[in-house]
Amino acid sequence: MNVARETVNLRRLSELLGLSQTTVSRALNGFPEVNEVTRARVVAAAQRLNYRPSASAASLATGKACAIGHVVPLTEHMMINPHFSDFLAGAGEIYAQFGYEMLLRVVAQVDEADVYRDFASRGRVDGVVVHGPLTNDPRLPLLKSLGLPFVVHGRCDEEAKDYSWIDVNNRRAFYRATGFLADLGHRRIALINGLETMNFADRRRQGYEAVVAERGLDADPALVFSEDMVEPYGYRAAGELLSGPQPPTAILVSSVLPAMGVVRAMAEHGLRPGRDVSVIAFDDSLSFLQASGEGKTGEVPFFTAMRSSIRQAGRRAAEMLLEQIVAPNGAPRRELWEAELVIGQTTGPCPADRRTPVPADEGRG
Amino acid sequence: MNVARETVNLRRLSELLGLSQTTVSRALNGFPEVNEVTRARVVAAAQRLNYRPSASAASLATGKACAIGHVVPLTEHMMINPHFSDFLAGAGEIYAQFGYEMLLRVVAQVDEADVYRDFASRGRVDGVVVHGPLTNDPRLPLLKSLGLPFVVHGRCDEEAKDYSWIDVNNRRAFYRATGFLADLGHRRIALINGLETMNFADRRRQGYEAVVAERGLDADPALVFSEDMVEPYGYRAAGELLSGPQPPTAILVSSVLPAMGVVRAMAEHGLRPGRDVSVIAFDDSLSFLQASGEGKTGEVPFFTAMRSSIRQAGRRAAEMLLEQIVAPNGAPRRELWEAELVIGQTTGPCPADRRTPVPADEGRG
DNA sequence: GAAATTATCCAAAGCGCTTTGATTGCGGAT
DNA sequence: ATCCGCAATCAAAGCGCTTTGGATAATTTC
Repeated sequence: MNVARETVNLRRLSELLGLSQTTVSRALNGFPEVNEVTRARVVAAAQRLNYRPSASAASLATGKACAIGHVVPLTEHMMINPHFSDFLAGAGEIYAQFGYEMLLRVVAQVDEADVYRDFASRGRVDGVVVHGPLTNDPRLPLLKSLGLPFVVHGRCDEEAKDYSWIDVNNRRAFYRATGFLADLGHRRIALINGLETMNFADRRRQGYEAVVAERGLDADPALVFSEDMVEPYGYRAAGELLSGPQPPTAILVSSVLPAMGVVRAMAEHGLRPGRDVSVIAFDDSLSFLQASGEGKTGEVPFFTAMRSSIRQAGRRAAEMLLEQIVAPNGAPRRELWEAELVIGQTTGPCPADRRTPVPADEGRG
Repeated sequence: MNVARETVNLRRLSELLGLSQTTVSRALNGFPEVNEVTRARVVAAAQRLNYRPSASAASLATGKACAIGHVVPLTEHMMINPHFSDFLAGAGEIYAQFGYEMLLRVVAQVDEADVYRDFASRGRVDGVVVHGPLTNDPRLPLLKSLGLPFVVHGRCDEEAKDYSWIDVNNRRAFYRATGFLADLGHRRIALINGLETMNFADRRRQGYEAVVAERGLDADPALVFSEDMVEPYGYRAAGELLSGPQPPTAILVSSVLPAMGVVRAMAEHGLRPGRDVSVIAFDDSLSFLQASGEGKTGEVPFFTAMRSSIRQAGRRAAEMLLEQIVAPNGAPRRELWEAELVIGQTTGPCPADRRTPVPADEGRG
């Protein structure tokens, strides 16, 4: 019935044991110079009294925060999005495993730099993960000048040599997917892309455009959209495309989320995915949506998709960051993952009656 | 060019100013007994040198962590789900506003109790938010015995008097929605519910069942499902329902996520929502999905829905928790919100050819 | 048997802040 | 002049931990 008992601290514990604080601390932290018999006594007592070292005291003494910061930029009508949260789930698993804390800051995008300054000068975190990198992102020089270790989820530039990052080969994924559609006879392919201020969206477009150019597909600016990857966006963009004068026969979508909007719009137009219009989505293996292949083996996934688990990326990013914090002098760690191309039910040959004629001068090589 | 300059601490700052640490500290923390001229000098210097008090030192000295903990239970095939993350986004806004940190722990559900013990004994947080309350949830007595302030998102029991919570009137929402469908002539209504170990799902079912009983609707256990609220679940459940011998004419769905799966299954069966089968979803106003009414005024939402913003709930829960931390002796704070019933495009009168006959003895009250 | 290790343990300093309990001037009341 | 009160400042004591630099006793080494 010892309700709200004082939390026992190191001093009390050592008094109870008749040992010095030094010895107790060392016993618990696994130092070799303490007798195993003593250590066992200490550990048992700590367990029994539910002693755990105060986080702030420990971090004041060691200078380590044992925490990683993540900034959730709060744009006007968007907040924490599901891609983001799946990434966090993965990263969080790793942190928990290694005794690190995960700090989340939800702030207006403008204030992000200030958060990093706060993190650094108050010693709140030992490192951060940078989300949604822009081309030539100002955050990188800032973090470097603050001396705060970081890993970028994505890349900020073509070189990408002097910092750690983990990324999917977005250009190749969209290159392959577009090529696959072209192989199926599609010549008028739309791209419902993410926000192109984000570097990854830029790369995806490059992959798409490379195939359009190489194969002489319809290069119509009206076929390309760029916005935040949410369901209503896909719905609206697909609506425009399908109501337009020359609807595409295939659509590439930057995430499963807008892809669901696309399918919804198609249903309203009486079109069936895979037969009337083909759809390929980039699938981050979001845990709460269709098409994340884990488990359900045997089932043909709904979406044909470029697939790469964003949660797995979160895990890996966390690992890379922790490695870097433990051994700060190593070279930057870089990892480029290839997305799988998984065939589902939303792609098929271009319907014969909707083939656009191949321009004469582009028919070959 | 002062790269990686030592972070300036209170002692250095006070030396530079020719003042004692006491005065500098008080100046920065707004104590009245310091000369305004001095305070201005101090503030200016702090600003210029980018001084901010070390978080761990401050929290060691004050005994306050200035942090709130959230535990993300990691069940077998589910992780951080979008409902959860939208709630976090809301809570995080408030924390940031009041200078609190948000700690996220991603752990196996079994270990949740241990996390709370860790939080408490290491003084990591000043309070926690309890997510996904079960009926008679063991976390509440634990948190009480640990003396850790908390707010529950939802309720754990019928009384719900001796702890703080914020909840939606789930029973009434589902009571109203079911009644609305009955008014439209539907007599065979399915319920695709959340996991009924969760207290909220239980309440939703009660609301549904009350109408079924009162109005003498088909009370077929095959019409009720209970699982984690993800898209594929809705797809699968609706598939079963629609392929069965007596498909329902209306479906209640516990979240927009499975509701999208329901719509997908309907499309495959060649059924149009609102005409062939009515669908009402509980809409948490998830920021990345259709049907969150903010902004897009004038548009008729897709789903007919019971709507209550989970992000707003996150904001409010955070506020309640902070109030409670500041003034620990007040009575528990409780708040029950009513969901709106919003008419969209997915409901309509029961098709004439599919009306089930009203049993003779239940035709009237 | 003296000196040098080795195995254990400890006292005390320090991490950077907040806060308690003085201390110093100084103008106004006595 | 003397005392009081007020405004402004400060020295020093923690907060609870880690870690440095010894101690002390037991064990080897020569």
